[in-house]
Amino acid sequence: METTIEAELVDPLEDFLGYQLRCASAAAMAHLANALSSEDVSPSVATVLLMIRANPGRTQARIGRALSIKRANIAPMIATLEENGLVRRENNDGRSFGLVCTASGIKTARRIKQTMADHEDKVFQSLDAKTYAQLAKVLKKLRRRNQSALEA
Amino acid sequence: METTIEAELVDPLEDFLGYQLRCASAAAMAHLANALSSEDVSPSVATVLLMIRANPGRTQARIGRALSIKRANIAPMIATLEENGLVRRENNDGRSFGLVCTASGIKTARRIKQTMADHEDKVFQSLDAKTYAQLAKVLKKLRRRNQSALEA
DNA sequence: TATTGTTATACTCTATAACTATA
DNA sequence: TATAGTTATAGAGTATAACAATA
Repeated sequence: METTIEAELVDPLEDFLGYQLRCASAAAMAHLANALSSEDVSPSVATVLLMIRANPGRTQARIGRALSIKRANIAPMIATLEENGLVRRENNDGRSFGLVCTASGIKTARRIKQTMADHEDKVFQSLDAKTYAQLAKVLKKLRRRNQSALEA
Repeated sequence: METTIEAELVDPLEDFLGYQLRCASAAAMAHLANALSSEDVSPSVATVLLMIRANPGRTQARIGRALSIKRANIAPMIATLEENGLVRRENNDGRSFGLVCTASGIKTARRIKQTMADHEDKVFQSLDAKTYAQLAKVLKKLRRRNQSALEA
């Protein structure tokens, strides 16, 4: 089929950095979701698993706060990770559990981390080292300064 | 109440630029959604309205393609904009309509654009002019290079 | 009183499939 | 055949409210 190039529309959002940030993030997330589909986890659940792996013994509420995921929303994620045999709940204090990865969860977390690293290489390969470092710095600063909007 | 500072967890995602991008975007979006709540439009519907304002007479499919919103998803947005008296459909070619803003839609679009500009000022005020310009450039590049992940 | 985990519920955004009408 | 609009439906992700059990 012949691809007809459409005339560009006027883009009134072009100069809004927030819109560019949203589009760049959406494109990167779509790429990552695709890369993770072989592990049958969503990007969010993947980050939860990596967080548990790096911080064994923490409660799901604590993990959720570190990722800005509310208690009510992280509950079904943990349940899924447990059902899939990736995470185990250890008794903690009667109202909460300490979360740890199972042997299978450890392997999966390692593969996921590698998948994410490969994904990063592809998505950001067009940036030179200096630009990459500066982008990392700016994004962390923006996140820190505006994270309050994500909290109650 | 005394605020207890929690010990920081190990963050295995810290060096993933894609994660930082997602967090920075989420924080900015939450801030924008809050700023737009007085206009009773979501960020997505707001961008659709601004796009129609800047490109009168285009079809909703055309507007949707420019914003990476699928036909099936933009249909109810346009219906809402029409019900709220912000957008009018003009006969085009029998299977499609040319979309234009009503007088009320034009005023609303103007207010929304101002709200977005104010929002940007707050969210990005910590960046100096040079950093701001470089971030804009990098985000556009990333969007362009990775947009294919958003298309079928 | 505050915190943890849980369920119910709703809203936004996105995705596919299927249908009608028109080009 | 391809495109436009629509509807139905499903899945993430996120939000609040409420509840029981525990600290």
